[in-house]
Amino acid sequence: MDNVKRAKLKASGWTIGSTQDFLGLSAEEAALVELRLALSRSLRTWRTRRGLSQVELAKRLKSSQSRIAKMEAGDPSVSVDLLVRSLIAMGATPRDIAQAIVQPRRALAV
Amino acid sequence: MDNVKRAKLKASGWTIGSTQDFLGLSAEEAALVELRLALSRSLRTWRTRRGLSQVELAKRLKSSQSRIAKMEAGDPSVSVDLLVRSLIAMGATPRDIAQAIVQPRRALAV
DNA sequence: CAACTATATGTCAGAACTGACATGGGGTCA
DNA sequence: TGACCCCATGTCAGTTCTGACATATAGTTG
Repeated sequence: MDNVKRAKLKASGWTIGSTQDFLGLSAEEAALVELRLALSRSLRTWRTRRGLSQVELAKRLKSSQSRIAKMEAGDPSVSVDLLVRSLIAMGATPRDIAQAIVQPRRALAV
Repeated sequence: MDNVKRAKLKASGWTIGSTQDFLGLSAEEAALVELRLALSRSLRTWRTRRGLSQVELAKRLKSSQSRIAKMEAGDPSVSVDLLVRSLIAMGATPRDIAQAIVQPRRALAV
């Protein structure tokens, strides 16, 4: 939904910690984006910790390398559903997922 | 995916606290179901606390009463995505959602 | 009783997502 | 250099989800 916002968002590529409203996102949109990004980051963390390549993870998930890449990139074409399923497939529990969501994003050092 | 399991699951209608494996779900499937149910329950809680009817919430979400009902019923046709978006639309933050996920399900009193 | 409100459930066309494929770029190694 | 990896990005046909609608059940009120 709302491809305009998505495109804008994507185009900008975050930098600073807070995802919010430097792009005119409403608080709700921002919350959703934040949540998605938290899951994206978490996915990469889990995968690399496991020493898996995107190809290997894709095989395990019966998905494809390109989709894994999109997930980790926070691409708007991936659903929260898929992110969650992927994390679970790597052994994450609902508790782990909850933690990933609240994990504060460290601001980039300058 | 896996409509067989879904159907079985739906047919049974939970009773006890733990969603798990009295139906032969793998640990991963169970984790996912558990998470979905946690969000479903949370949705109803948030809605009723706000004193909203399903119709009112549907209007706000640009969805429909029937879909809200399905969400709250844990219907397999609703995605985690939609659940999350709905919660956020009612003002829930990522933190609130995380909490909903970890909230232990109280076993039904006998 | 009818009328009204709130919720549940089934169906389906159209919208959104997904896996697969193609391709490009950056690294490493011999 | 060529031969591998690993990852990013674009595209698209097939699958899944969604809103809308119809309809049903239950509770309330007059």
